[in-house]
Amino acid sequence: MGRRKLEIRRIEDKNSRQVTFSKRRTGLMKKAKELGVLCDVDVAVVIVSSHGKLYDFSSNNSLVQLLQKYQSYMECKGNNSAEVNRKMQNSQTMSLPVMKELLHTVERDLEEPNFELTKILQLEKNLQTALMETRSIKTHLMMDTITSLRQMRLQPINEAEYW
Amino acid sequence: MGRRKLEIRRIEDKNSRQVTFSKRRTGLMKKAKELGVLCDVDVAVVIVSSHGKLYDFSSNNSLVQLLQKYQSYMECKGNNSAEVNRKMQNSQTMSLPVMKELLHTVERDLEEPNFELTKILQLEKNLQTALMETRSIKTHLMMDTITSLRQMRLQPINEAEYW
DNA sequence: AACTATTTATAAGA
DNA sequence: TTCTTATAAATAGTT
Repeated sequence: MGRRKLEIRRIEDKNSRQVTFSKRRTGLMKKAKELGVLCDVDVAVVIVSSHGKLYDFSSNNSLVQLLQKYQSYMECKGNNSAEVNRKMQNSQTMSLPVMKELLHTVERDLEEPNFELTKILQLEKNLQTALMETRSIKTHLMMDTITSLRQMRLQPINEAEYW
Repeated sequence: MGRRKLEIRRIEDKNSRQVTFSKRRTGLMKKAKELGVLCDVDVAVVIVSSHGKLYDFSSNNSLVQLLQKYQSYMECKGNNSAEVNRKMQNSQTMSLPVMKELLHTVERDLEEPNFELTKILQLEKNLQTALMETRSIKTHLMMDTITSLRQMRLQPINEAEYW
């Protein structure tokens, strides 16, 4: 679509990468608009540059509304639990001291009330990890409890009550 | 881009609208992929057809992950309903002190490495709340970012500075 | 920022 | 529907 055919791989030259980004970003947004109008559908495009700059387009509904639809869709699919479970299994090796350190990092983050998105995303990530670790420990404790009780030949346990 | 020039307005004939939708959707996704690879940026496209069917693409999965976090946030809303919802409605200035206090509680929990189930459950609850506070702040920041971007678009922008 | 040679996307036709 | 093809549109490299 130009003087020469372009291989679809990262453009190494910074300047031409920027020029191409500008041109193609404009083109993509135009195409998105046209699709929305021609076919009477909702379209959203979100682009985050390597420097964290956000560009977006959305037809008709606001982007947020569209994301909410996306969200509902993902909820229906319910494919998140498997991933979470896997993470929980993996995090068993990390234990309390590690989590302690992690939460000290969180404390430091909070010392300077900085509301940059990047900081918040890091904070979220740290909290998420700590939470996973906690749940891992919880799971083990519950398993152990259940096992012990069974060994003691007590009444069958309703496992659901533990969760 | 075809045998004849097409006016950019809703295609009334249902059949050709469907055909055009299929073709242009594919084209848009391809363009989005290429932009992501060529310029080393994150791109997401979400399309919701008039019948509610969802199509999406995202490079690196980073945006999908972001949306999945939204999903987790929504799931959590269901669990701890009342109080958490009230907190979420509050502004950023409210959220941070609340979270800080919460995390001090977590700190205290960690001072005595007690693995009793009750303690762990409390720790989990506190982390969960802190995480939701963080996500609330994040949501607000993202909304603000999108809003600002839209306002900035109303005036001409120097592309070079924008990058 | 414009220009233009080419490639690419696609509207209509088969 | 799927393939074909004429033409419009996008854009890579140039100025």
